[in-house]
Amino acid sequence: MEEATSNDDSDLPPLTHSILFHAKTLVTDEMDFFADNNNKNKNNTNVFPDDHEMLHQMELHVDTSLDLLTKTSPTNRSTVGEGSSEARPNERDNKFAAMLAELHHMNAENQRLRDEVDKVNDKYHALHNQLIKQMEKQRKNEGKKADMIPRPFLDIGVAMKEESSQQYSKGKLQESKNMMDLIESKKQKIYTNKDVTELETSEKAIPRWLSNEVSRSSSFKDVDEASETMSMIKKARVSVRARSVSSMISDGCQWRKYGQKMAKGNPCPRAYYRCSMGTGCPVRKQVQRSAEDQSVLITTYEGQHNHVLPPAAKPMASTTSAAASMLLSGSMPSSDGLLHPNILESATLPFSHNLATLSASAPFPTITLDLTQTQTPTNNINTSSQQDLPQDYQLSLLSPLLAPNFFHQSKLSTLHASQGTETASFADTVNAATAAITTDPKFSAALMAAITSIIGSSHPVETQHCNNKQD
DNA sequence: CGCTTTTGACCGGCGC
DNA sequence: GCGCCGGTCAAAAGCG
Repeated sequence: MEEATSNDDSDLPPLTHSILFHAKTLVTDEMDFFADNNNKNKNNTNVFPDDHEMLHQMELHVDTSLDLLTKTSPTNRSTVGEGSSEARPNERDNKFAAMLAELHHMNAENQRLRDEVDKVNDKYHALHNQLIKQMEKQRKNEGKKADMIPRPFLDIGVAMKEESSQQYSKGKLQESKNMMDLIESKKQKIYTNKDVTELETSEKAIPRWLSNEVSRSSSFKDVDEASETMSMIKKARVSVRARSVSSMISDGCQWRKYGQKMAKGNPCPRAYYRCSMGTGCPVRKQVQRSAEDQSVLITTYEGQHNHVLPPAAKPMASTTSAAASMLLSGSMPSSDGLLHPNILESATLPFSHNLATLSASAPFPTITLDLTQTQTPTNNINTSSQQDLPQDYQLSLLSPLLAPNFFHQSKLSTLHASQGTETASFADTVNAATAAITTDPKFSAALMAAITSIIGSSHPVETQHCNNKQD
């Protein structure tokens, strides 16, 4: 038992680091790869300024080795001659011919690769143009429906007033565009062998939860009310599954119950709460026990607090906010109008192989953080079952879920410096990390790169990725 | 008295 | 068009 736990534990940190490494390699490789001619990256020796030069340098490299082989290299001589001071002329000729043949083979291979790169590039540009057009359309729609704000990527956040929402959506548009570029480049790798039109069709698909917003809003008479309600509707949901005997997990916030309903297919009622810490705080949450396992409490958060949070409430709020932001930033509509089911591959998450799942169910995009499967680290020597784990401990596992990969990023350092909190609490650290994630498009891009990197290499989609399929 | 909880009514979306 | 369902409202009740 202990051995198994220690094995699991030892596996965890490398997994986390591998994600980071993955993200970095992907970002540099992909960006440089497609930036090619315009961006001459001198630091990356793997990238050549252009294709011809690449070929030229390749030949030069081979020629040099040939030169060394036949003339001056003592090491090579020892390997070739195997003790003899000079190789026979015909032997050298054969070697030379073999290497020449190899050179030609490499050139041919290089040519083939270049052709593939060109093809991929063409498809990339075609898709990119398509994307730009789509975004332009959406922007025009924004102008027509000033209060509806159908953003390409929706962001959770404080319910925004009308005057700031347009400016906000412009900034988000550009940010989303950058991330879309990243995603596009990754999708190219996936769909290289597929018909482009198939992909185009999928790009046009609008998520149900997005289209619902537009249709719902048409019935509102009051503009402000519609705007506010729309922003409420648009919010992503973050669902937290945790084992708890109490009726509610303690997340540090104050909640006021405003409703309770019996949900279909579940003997346990669903309770509706709204945050009562701040006046007009838009955050709501639903609490319901799992129908399958009633010891599991499912808490679904929606929205972002518009007030200062107590330290105890920060980790949960930050984590759910970051998770939702991550979800929305990466919500790529697929051909069926649903979120890409494996955009969040379970292997990316450090604590469990199925810790986070995406719900592809409409109308709301939902990310589920499952703490019921969480494995216990060895330093927490506890023979009790997970059911007995303190809630605080379970919740504390949420924060490292999203934060640790960004601890060393410069943005975070800046935040720390500006706050002058060398001895910042764990909650503050997580909060800062989350803020960095959600506010800095580079972080978002890096995160998206890490996520999308999995798309290309992931296993077949597991049904568990959609939490609703469990029901 | 003020705040929270309870609970039936109401509303809008969706599927048939 | 109708019924079902999820979500919200608001009046009444409960509580400190």
